[in-house]
Amino acid sequence: MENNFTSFFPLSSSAAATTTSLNMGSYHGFTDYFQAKEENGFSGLIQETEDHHHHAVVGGLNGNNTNNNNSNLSSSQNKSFTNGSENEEKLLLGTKKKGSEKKIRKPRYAFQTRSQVDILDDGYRWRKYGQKAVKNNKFPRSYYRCTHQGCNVKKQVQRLTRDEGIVVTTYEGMHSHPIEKSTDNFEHILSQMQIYTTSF
DNA sequence: CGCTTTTGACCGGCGC
DNA sequence: GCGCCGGTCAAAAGCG
Repeated sequence: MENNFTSFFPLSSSAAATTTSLNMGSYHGFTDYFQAKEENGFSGLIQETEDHHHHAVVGGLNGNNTNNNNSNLSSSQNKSFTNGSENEEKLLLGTKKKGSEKKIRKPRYAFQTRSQVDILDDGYRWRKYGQKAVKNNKFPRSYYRCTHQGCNVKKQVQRLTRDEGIVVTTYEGMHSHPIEKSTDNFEHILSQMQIYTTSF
């Protein structure tokens, strides 16, 4: 696990993102590394809202969706995450709507990056908590969780068999605490991404 | 020593 | 109900 990502992903050094207007169109670094997938007419950013076969109010179209994220975060902070974060997850998955809460699933934001390393350093500290083999994929998928106390942001990283040079990183949730490394604020980028995805 | 990674077990949802 | 599948747990190993 070397981290020579700097050459591929100049974001983490001070050079690239100092201005951070990050308009996806005007940010050169990203547009270079994003790969357009015409599979679903989609280029780089994917939003998943886990709504299996019910009416998929993806929430991306409404613009109200940002509120959902915030409420998720605030509710997640009540739980201690070291031992028993699973209750919260089960709540979110929503077996029974016990009176007040309806089933709200955290939206996930995925993007693809051309990189030789799997771990893209976004300035947060992550602890790996699982790795699974994916069917029809020869590379495993790794599951990470933010190590900040009370922060339940997760991400998973997966390399595509199709194109070995592409790494798909999926973020779930948003950080509600400052970044711990001296990287430029990737949180800005994440929030910008969310704005973009929710407005589509 | 305290942290992270590893890795099989486990668990809930879903399709059959 | 059973088995698959995606996701998580947790004990042990690894590493600075």
